Amino acid sequence: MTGTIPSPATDPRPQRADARRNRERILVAARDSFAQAGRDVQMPDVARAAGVGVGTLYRHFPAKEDLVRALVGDKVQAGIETAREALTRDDPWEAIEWLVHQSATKMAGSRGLRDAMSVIDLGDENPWNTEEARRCAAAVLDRARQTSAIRTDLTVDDWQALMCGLSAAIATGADPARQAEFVLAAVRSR
Amino acid sequence: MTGTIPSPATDPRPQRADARRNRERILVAARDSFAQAGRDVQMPDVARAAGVGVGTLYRHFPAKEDLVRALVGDKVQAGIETAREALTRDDPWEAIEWLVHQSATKMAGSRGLRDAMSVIDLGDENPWNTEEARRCAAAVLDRARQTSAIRTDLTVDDWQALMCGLSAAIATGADPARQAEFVLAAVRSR
Amino acid sequence: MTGTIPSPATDPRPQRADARRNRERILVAARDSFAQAGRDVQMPDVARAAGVGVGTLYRHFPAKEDLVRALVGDKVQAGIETAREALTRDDPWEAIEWLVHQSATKMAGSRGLRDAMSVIDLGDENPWNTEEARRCAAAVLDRARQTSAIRTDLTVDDWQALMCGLSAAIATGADPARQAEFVLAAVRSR
Amino acid sequence: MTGTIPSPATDPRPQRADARRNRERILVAARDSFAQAGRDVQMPDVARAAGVGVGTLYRHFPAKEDLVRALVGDKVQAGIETAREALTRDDPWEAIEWLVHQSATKMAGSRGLRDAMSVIDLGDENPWNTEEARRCAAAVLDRARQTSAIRTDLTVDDWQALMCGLSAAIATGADPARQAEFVLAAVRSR
DNA sequence: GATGAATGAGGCTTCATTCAT
DNA sequence: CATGAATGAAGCCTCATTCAT
Repeated sequence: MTGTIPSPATDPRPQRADARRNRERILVAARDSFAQAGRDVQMPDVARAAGVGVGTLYRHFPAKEDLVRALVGDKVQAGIETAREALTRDDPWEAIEWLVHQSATKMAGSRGLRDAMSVIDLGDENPWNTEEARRCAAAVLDRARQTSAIRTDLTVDDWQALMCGLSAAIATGADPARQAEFVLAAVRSR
Repeated sequence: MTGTIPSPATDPRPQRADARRNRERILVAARDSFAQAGRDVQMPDVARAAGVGVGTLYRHFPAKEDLVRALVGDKVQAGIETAREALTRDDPWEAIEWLVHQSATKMAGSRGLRDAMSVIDLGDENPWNTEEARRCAAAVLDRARQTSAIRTDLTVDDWQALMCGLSAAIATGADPARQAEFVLAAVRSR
Repeated sequence: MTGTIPSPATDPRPQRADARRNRERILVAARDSFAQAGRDVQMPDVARAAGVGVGTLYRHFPAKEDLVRALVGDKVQAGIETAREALTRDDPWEAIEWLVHQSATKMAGSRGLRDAMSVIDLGDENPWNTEEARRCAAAVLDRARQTSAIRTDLTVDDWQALMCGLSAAIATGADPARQAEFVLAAVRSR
Repeated sequence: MTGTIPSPATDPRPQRADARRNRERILVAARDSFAQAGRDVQMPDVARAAGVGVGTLYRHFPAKEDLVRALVGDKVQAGIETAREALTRDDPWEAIEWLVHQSATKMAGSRGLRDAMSVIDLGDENPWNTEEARRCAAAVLDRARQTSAIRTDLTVDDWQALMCGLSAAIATGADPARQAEFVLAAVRSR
């Protein structure tokens, strides 16, 4: 338990400090670029925004798709962590409420990422379908189901579709909080 | 020959019969192409699918954006007609139910159109925001609101965001009927 | 027998006159470019030299490799025709002499093509190994072998290797005629 | 420490032992890399194959061309030594025979070097045209010419072109010994 | 009007070389 | 000195659109 090192299996050894920093700058810049310009950002632009040369960008992400995947991966990771935090709430329904509102808030303002996600033809490898992501969502839902706070027939698949819909709705400019309410109304036991 | 065409200014279809047919074939082909390949269909491919030359395609739609707009316009028109048909139902809530299910059904299987819509940067000119489209939606909602079948604070904007979310949810592969149910649960008076 | 149409099987129908002319101009330009600059000619340069846009170049030859292949193909074809012409000579040895000298002459001045040939990794698909090319070479050799004008153990493979060597020797700047003499000396019956 | 190095100006190898070893490893790796991948090996690949960083590679050979030149230089040197060894034979013709066969054998299996040589645009500075290389070749030829073992008009230039052709012929996959025979037949007095 | 060949700006990516660690 | 991360000019190719046939 030396800490919460992200992916100890992926990183064979902490690379040089500047390389690490560059990777981070690229991800940040990419996130912003996608948010602003949608799916059609150009790699040179991302590089420029990150303040690195294209070569560096390509050293870290050999293809545009890899960059998008990393971005999405981060997002999924964030989602997982949000779900985990929701689990710390005592009241199962409050956990759901908090999770949906929290998610909605995060979705607002990143119009680009949903676009980005369709760059890599998900479906064959939907990043949200990670075992881990599903497990976390299931945990949150299970608790709420046991107290009959939510519809007893609500599946993880339903949940993921709803989240996806929420994201789309917010992307149109709708108020996140209000859309979150709709989702909550949809899942609550009638 | 100019004489036989009936009032060219009044009549909205002054085109020759084959031109008209070509336009139709292009639209059908474009719909299919977008549905299959998403936003990245290429104009030459659409032309090939329609069985016409690119030149012809460009004669009817001077730019890719125009083609997309036409496609979306058709979709909107269909939506309007669906809403009008919903109004013929006696029961206001049944009208809503029918409308949502009908819409969900139509949304399934056209993965590409939502993609296509982001080609033209909507937001500055969201095609669903037509006066007519909003009017029809409002009519359906108003009736239901008056009988307290739906939340009294539900606006047309809410409705449009929900429809957009529904579309996205279905695009992920979720069951249209089930997703429709969620939407209905979200709007119903609690 | 409506004429000597090159490859009636490949061309489904005589394309537009200008397209045909462009294809020809591209091949000529490419030949020159390769001859001058060796293997590293750039596609844009070839296009410029041909007086067409890159797009046109790529319409005719979808990849650089295809262009090279076409060039080599032409060369092989020319070789075949030279061999056929050699066969019209009465004296078998004279045919050999003429063929070698003729080949040497043609090899001089196209330094680039041999380079070009290594662009496409021949070996897996050596263009000179066409059935037709081998058959023609065999015909010339057979006749000479029967009159004992050449070594009786000389194979088509030997011949091709010798031609390849001849080409390389000439590429260094050596006198074609003189190098041709060496080849003739090598194959002549001792 | 600067003091212990023995006369840095006089001694042609003032490098540290490990630097020397690195240089050797690079050359070996480069030879292999070129042999395998032809002219398009990449410097990073050579470095990796040599087990050193690119930086080290560039310290020893400031440019790719320099590396190639060194490779060719080695080859030339080997050629010179082979020629010298040939001179130790008593019989002039046997010397020629041995030299050609020996050369052919060495040529086989290094497909890449000839490719490599075209990286540096030889012609302006053909490495085989070293005074020393020519002198050695001349010595071998002269002896044979005096005993009329070879054509009396055979020049060093002829010889070099023939060697180059031999190399190319062998590069096609032809049997070295057989191709050597052809060369010998070509130069022998008729 | 229909056709599809031509166009070329612009995208993604590579790789020889430099330079901070 | 070794290392390998960073650099960016330059290459190949795509595709929306134009225009000669």
